[in-house]
Amino acid sequence: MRILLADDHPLTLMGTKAFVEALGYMVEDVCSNGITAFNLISTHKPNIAILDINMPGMDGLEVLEKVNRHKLPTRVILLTMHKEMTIFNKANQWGVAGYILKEHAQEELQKCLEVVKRGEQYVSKNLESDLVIDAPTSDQNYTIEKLTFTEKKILELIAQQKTSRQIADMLFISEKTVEGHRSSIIQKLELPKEKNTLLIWATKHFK
Amino acid sequence: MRILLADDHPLTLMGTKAFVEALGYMVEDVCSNGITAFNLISTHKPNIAILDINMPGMDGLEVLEKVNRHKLPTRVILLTMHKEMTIFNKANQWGVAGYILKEHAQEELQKCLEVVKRGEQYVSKNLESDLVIDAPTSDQNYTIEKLTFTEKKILELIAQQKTSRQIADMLFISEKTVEGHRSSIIQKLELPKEKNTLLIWATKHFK
DNA sequence: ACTCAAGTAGGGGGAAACCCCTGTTTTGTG
DNA sequence: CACAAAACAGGGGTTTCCCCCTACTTGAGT
Repeated sequence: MRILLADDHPLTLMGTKAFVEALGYMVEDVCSNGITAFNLISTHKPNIAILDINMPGMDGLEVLEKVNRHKLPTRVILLTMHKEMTIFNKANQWGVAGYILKEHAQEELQKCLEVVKRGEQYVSKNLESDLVIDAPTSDQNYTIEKLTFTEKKILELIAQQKTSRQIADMLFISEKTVEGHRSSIIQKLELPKEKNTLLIWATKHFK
Repeated sequence: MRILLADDHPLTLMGTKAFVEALGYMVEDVCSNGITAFNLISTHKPNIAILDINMPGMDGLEVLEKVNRHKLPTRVILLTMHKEMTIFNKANQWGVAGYILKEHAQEELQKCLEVVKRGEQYVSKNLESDLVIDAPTSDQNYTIEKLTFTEKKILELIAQQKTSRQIADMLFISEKTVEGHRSSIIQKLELPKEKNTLLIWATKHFK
């Protein structure tokens, strides 16, 4: 198992290196920016690359995307502070092998490396509860299109901070029906569960 | 020279520890939150404490302030990503012994420790050019200023979509206390009694 | 005629936010 | 010291959100 590390914070880089080595892995290369990281991945083809997302030049997401597009054999683990849903979704879409929040690195990195070594995907256990809805971007209008007419109508009312009871009264339907629609919307938008998150999403994406 | 380190990112903590030890200093204690840091400073009275600013419970600034007020002999170095003027100004006002940006830690920490050891103050060379004016004091900030320190801290965590339970765990206080603070915040901001308005207000006014 | 998606509606339950009330302790300042 | 503000903590309550599950109706394909 040859591993490459990239992080622009030298102290974190040293800490990660020491930790990974203590787990019995061989750290072949370290670097502090994405361009170098990608060059090293291209030439040395390490088994695993552990990348920070915030790096000058090319960030970890871009490196992941290029690794994916060039069909390089290296499996990419993103070790990051970013909790934004869209970032995780992009990483996922580009075939990330592992996604860990820095704050939980100590407990999870070992597990993650084992899972990734077996060729499976590891996602931080804590991520679900930590995911944050971020600001709207252009390509998210696309996901709204998956909603049906009634769902969009209800979503707009949610953005206006109406409760399910109020929406039900306005549309002359049962509160239970509104709740049913809310559930479908949440499913279609792939919002994290167990959280009061639809309302925030709605207020950020409408008005 | 006995040194205490506090940082809530375990990897950075390890990296800093390795680095400081490589410079020939003795790291007496490490911890990952401000409350523990202050307790350790009170009891062990290390010569130097190197603190992160972002920590759950009590942040590095608060620890500095308490060390200052209790006239403890420990000299405090803040090792941080924060470039905001007001943060640095507060640190300065509370007698910070050193202020270093994490991105320049490698080049500056050694120099800083020597200077602080001599009893002088060290400020990151890069800081002047990096200092950022924080958000302008518009009318929204005016109302925020009516909040107490703890209330602001909790408001930020609400903006990060933490539940009261999670906030309570992070700050080592009871869930009931967090709920009490929420109520005070709502009163001070004169928010409507409807559900979740605080959450929406917070996400719109922070970040 | 049959299928499928949409919309409708209900039971039951859990988590979280917010309200009311009551206290105590800590801390800063006059 | 005294007083007020702040933080801390608890009981008990309501509403809302969101989940699970099941159903029925309707309209539009191929």
